[in-house]
Amino acid sequence: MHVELKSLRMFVDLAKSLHFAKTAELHHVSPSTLSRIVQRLELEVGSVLLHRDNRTVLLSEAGKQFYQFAEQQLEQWQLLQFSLNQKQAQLHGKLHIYCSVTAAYSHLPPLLERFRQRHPLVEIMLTTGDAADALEQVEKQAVDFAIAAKPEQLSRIFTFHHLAKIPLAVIAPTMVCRVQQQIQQDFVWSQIPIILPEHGPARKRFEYWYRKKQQGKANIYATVSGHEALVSMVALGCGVGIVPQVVVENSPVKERVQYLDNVGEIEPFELGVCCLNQRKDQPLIKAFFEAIK
Amino acid sequence: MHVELKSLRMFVDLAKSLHFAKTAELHHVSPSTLSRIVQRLELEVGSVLLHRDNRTVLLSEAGKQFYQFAEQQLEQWQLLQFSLNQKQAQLHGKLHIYCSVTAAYSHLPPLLERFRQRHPLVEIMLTTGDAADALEQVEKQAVDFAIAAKPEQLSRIFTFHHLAKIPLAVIAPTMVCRVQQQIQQDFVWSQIPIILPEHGPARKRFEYWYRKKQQGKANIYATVSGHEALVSMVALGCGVGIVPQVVVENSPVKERVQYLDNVGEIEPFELGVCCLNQRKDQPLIKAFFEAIK
DNA sequence: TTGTAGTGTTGCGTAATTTGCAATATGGTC
DNA sequence: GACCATATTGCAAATTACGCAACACTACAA
Repeated sequence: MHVELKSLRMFVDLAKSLHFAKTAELHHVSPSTLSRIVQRLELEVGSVLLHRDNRTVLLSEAGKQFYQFAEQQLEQWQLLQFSLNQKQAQLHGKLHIYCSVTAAYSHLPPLLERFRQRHPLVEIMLTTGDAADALEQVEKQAVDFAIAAKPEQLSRIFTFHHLAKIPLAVIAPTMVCRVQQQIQQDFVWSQIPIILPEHGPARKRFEYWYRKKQQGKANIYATVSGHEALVSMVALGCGVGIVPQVVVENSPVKERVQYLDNVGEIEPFELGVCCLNQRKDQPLIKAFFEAIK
Repeated sequence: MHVELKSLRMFVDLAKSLHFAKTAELHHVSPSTLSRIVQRLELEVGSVLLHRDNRTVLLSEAGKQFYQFAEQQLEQWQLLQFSLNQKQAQLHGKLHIYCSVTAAYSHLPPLLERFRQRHPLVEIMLTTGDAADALEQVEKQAVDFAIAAKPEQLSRIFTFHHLAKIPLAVIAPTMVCRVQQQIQQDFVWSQIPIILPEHGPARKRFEYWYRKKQQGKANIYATVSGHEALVSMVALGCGVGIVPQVVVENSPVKERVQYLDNVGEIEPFELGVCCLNQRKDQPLIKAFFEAIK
């Protein structure tokens, strides 16, 4: 949604709260962005909408009129949505989604935004957890669908919709520790402690990749459940790990790990939305796929 | 105007004409852009708005609803404009603008767009001509204001509002001719025929620039009125000329002239909007400056 | 008075988006 | 069957938006 509607929504909220920082956070943008959005609106309209003194924000006369206007426009938009979705008999109910913590940050929001706009009555339940468990959750119908990596052998019972390629990375601690020494000096793969996901596609990727190296048996220091925890263990200096880059980027300990280059190609994940084949024609699920396609 | 309003306007027109190419031209965009704008709208809305077969375009059911919606939104927007500009007592009348042919293409449209949106009742008259005559036209009140280059000595009777820096360029014919030979072989400035504007800032720039070269008397082949004509003469092989780059870029004979590099720095024009000081408080003129600032 | 916390704005480098051209696909027309 | 008209898509270039960090300013406390 690149529409100006976004600006209108933000303005309406800003006009209510009269507080840039809070409104910006509410809409997941930086204060500077909000500031510039208001500036753009004022330029469009040709009037000052908000009198802002570095300490206070106040609606101007024109701002009040614009506020009314904005609410009208938004209401009409909602009406249109409603009207167009009548065929779908105003979907409502619960939609249970499973995805990894990281995907919840990086890939889920844009998907949900459009869906929520179109079907505001649907309640969305989000369960986050280890990415490797995603398919299992779908299979036992604990959730309606999952944001998951596609395994090389995807059972026929699933439908999969591609979202993005997720590159993997090999990471090592930055702190001074034994692992650090091994990396910089000897670098014998079979001796470096390695931390792996317990199971799931990332683990499979590792096995392929390591086998290609032909360096003897791997020294697996630990296996953990969940990529996020894996990054933490690497950061603590326990060993070297293999995880999706995006997990590292969003990790709070990002500064404490480093990427290892020149370790060979690791085939990226294929991230996507996955649900049971038999359920893909259920209205809610169908609507979701419609919204994200 | 980055607003989605643009998309709505285009959709409304498209829904009327049911013809991409014509509608696109009407809005000064390429058909592909229009096509993608419709695609975006359909994605936003979640329904097909136009059934398009490579041969025919038809409004879908959802398209009809969206058409109504779009007209409502646009009407509200116009109402807002109207309401906010009431203070200005709904400006109307004529506004007479003078500018060069080139500026009419390159710099005027974005200025006029916002003004027209804000003051739809004002009739705009545009006179194009030699950029060098611009100030004169303003002074004798033949026009309300002009898009013109700022002369180094700007009389106090004018108000000037900066728009852009316009770099100048020295151009030569690409065809095989005497001038071409001179350029590639001897290159004695005093022998190369030069084509100049009759008067105006571009002429002044030339004189400064040539004097700095200290190459004796210039061989002025001809002086012409209007930069556009000058480019044509150069293209015909009459000599070498000095004109704003933007004029060359928009010239139909662009392919037949080449830029001469390494001829020294020529100070760029300062292009701007210029009107008589005494008239800058007249409502129409004031409103125009408001709209472009 | 000085320091500090909180606020909106601006400069700037980067990333995402949009655009138009050229090529493509496809259906009418002579 | 060749040719024109029409909308769409691939791709590179230009434009635009974004967030970070630095800034300017105010209020309030020490």
